[in-house]
Amino acid sequence: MSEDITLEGKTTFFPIIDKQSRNPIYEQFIEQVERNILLGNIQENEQLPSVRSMSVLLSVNPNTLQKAYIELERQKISYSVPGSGRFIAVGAKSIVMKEKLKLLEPLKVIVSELKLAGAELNFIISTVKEEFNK
Amino acid sequence: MSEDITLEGKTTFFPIIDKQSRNPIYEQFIEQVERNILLGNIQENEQLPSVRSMSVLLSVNPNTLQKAYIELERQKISYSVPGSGRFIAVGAKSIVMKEKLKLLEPLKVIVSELKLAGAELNFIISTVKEEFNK
DNA sequence: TATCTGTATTATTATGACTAGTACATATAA
DNA sequence: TTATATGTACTAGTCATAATAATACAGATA
Repeated sequence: MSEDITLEGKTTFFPIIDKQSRNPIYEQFIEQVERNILLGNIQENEQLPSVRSMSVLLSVNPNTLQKAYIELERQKISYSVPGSGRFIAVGAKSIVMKEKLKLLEPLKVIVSELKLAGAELNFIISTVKEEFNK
Repeated sequence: MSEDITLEGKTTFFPIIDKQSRNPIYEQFIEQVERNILLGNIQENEQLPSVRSMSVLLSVNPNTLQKAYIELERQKISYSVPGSGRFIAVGAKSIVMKEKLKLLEPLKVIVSELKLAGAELNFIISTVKEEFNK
C-alpha cells in the first residue's frame, strides 16, 4: 500500500491514495500513517511532510490533508509546531495499537453474521489462523 | 434490529431504519431483509410489503425502497410481478448465505490489522469463539 | 370499474468530500 | 532583518450520491 521514499533528506513514506475509492481521501491518509507507524516506518518525533509538500506529492488539496492531520492531532498521534512543522508524538505507536483493538467490535459483528449464515465455528477459526500466519 | 408485525393479514417484518446512519437507507433495508430471511422470519414465495405501503410504514420515499427492491431482484433474492406484488424467490436463503460468506474477506483484513497492532492469535480466536457461542 | 401493484421519468433538495483561493502568525535560516 | 516555509483559519464553490417530490403509465385483481 505504500513505499518508502526520501524527501528533502528526511526518510518518510509515500501514501498511495485511491481517489476512486468510497473511502474519503483524508481517511485513507490517516489509515496509512497509522499503518506505517505500526510497521516502524515512521518513528517518534520524526517530522511528517508538510501539508503543502504532501499536497503536491499526492496531487491533493492542502485542506484535505490538513483535515487528516487535525484528526491525527486529536488522537495525540502527532503534534504540530506552528512555523516549524508536524511531528509524530511520543507514544504514538501505543496509541495506534490501542485504537486498532477497536477492530474487535466489527470482528464480532462479522462473526455473528457468519454464524447466522450457517458458517461453522471451526471454519471461521481456521480462516483466522490461516490469515494470521500468512 | 427488527420486530415482527402483522400487516394486512400477512405476517411480515418491520425494519428499523436509522436515518442518521452513514449507511444509506436502501442498504439498511436490504441488510434487514437478508437478515430476516436467514432468521426464517421471511419464507420463500412470501409476499413482501409493497413499495408504497412500506414507504408509509417507514416514512421513507417510495423511490428509496424501490431502489432497494431492485437490488434484491438483481441478486435473485426476490422477484416482482407487475400489478400483483413482490415475492421472496425460491432459494433466496441459500443465495443470501453464499453472499454472506463474502464477509470472510473483511474478516481477513481485520485479522491482519489486528496482527499488525500486536494482538495475539489466541486472543483473537478466543474473541471469535466467545462471540460465536453467545 | 376501482384500486392495488410494479415501473419509469424528471426535477429538486441535502449532505459530505473535495477543491480553490486567500490571509495571517510563527519559526527558521540566509 | 528579511525571505521563506511552516501551521492555522476562513469563505466560497464544485461534485457526487442519497433521498425526496411529483407524476405518469401498465398489469393484476376484487
